[in-house]
Amino acid sequence: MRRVSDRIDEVARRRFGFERLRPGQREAIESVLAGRDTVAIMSTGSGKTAIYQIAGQLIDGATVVVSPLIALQRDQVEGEDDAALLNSTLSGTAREEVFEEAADGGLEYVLLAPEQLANEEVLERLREAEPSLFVVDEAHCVSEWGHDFRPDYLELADVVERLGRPTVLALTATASPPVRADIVDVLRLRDPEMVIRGFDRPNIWLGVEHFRDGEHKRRALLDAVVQAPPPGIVYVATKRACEEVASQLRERGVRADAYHGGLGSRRRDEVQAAFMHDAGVDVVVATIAFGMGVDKANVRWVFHHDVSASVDAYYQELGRSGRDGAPARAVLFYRPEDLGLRRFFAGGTVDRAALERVAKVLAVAARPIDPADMLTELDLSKTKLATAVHRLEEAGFVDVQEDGCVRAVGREDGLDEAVEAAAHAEEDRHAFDRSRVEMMRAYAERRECRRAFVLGYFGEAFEPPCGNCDVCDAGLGAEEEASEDAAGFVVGARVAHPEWDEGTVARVDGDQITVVFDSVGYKTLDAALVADRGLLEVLG
DNA sequence: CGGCTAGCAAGTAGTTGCTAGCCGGTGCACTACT
Repeated sequence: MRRVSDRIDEVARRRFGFERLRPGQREAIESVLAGRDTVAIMSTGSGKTAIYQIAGQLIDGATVVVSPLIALQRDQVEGEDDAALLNSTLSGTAREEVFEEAADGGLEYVLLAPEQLANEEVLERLREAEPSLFVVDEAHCVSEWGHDFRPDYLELADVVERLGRPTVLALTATASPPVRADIVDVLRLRDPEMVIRGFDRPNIWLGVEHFRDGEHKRRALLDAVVQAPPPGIVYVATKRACEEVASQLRERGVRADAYHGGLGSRRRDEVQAAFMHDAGVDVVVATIAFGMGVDKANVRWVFHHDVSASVDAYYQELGRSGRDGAPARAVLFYRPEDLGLRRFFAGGTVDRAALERVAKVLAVAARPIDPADMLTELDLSKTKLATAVHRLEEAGFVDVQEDGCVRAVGREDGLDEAVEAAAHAEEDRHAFDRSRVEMMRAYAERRECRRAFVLGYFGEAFEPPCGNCDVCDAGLGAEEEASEDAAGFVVGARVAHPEWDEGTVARVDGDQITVVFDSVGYKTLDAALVADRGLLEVLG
């Protein structure tokens, strides 16, 4: 029997044409081949897809790949004859073909969105193919979208069980420590191997411009775009601003186009293709709808007209520049008021009253109910209902059966308590999201090396100055020389606070300590106060 | 949370200012119609 490592090399070369594997790839593949759940966090362009492609070839049984966008899936199966998609655009016969081929072993990879796995038939038929590897691509979506926007992500752990518990591989380019923990938690990974490659993108210059007035900011951004070498991306918070900025840029002679979720899919594809191939669109003005699967080497800059919802999102967005390694610029056009919209979005969708209505309907019915049958009665969107059900399930009040029907299992006199617990969990979630917005504020407002801040946020040590950000340019990057006595707190240490309970130290910089609390999220504390009042207890 | 808009008052001409109310981002699947 040849060494595993040789077999990996051979498949990589023969089947996929890779002369050599990049750092992290081999580690992740070997971990998967050893049957271990694996989380690989590696920047885009470092070959995450190759990890499951190669591992899939080397273990018997099909590989199920969950990815968030149908458009992304199309790109990935193009030209592969042992890979197929499964989605709502397929006809009945086409679906049948996929199932049969998968069961015969004629299909190695089946790509689908998490919503497909809520379908009983899909699950049953996939189980017949005895999948050996379950891949969650863009795994940060589990955490970013699962909790409200696309609740089917939260059901993936159950799906894995029902598929016979194949090895799980989660892949993503960005995940700060709390997001990592959430991925492991939601997917219920067992003692996972964490393969984490560096986050630093040293060729991207980082900067923030501050404004008080909205119009002033808009003009400055337009001027900056006109002067910047194309191609580039402008991120905005709303569809309206998206259209406005795109048209203002066109008036100034820039070949710019808008991209947002409100446009038809054909229009979106056109804009993206024209940008990708340098064919008529130099600047894309976009909402967060734009980005996943955009791997264009020569993007020279990413400007943010509005702040992102988190440092995670911001870094992922700006990371779409400079993929070729040549100098690139990421500038945030910042106004404190713009945080308001992000706070609003972090505000949550399912309130206590909705949770209570759902719980009551289920308790009164006292039998399993198909969620679809409750929709009209409850006056909730499908997504909100699914989120409410999930929260109540976590609170132990309802049980979701294998066929998707839901029933109350908690005792009726425990209803109030369950609703209370569910509402509390929901509120914690939003407190966490708001704390992530606050970290975005900290990025914009602190006068310390931007790179040191970002890398620290992702849990990576970095000694400022970086020499490639606005703060370092101003000669201030190295100023925050760690004054050693931050009370001896170490990044990664578990601590307890009288009000916010337990958390993990995320950053220590001289006079400030940032802790990610398990329930309420990021909080920045004054080191002197912490020391004086003994606010943080270090846990064993 | 903050920005925009519609509607209204004020008071003699076209405009200004105030306030209450509404809206804001991501995608899947599914259905009905062309």
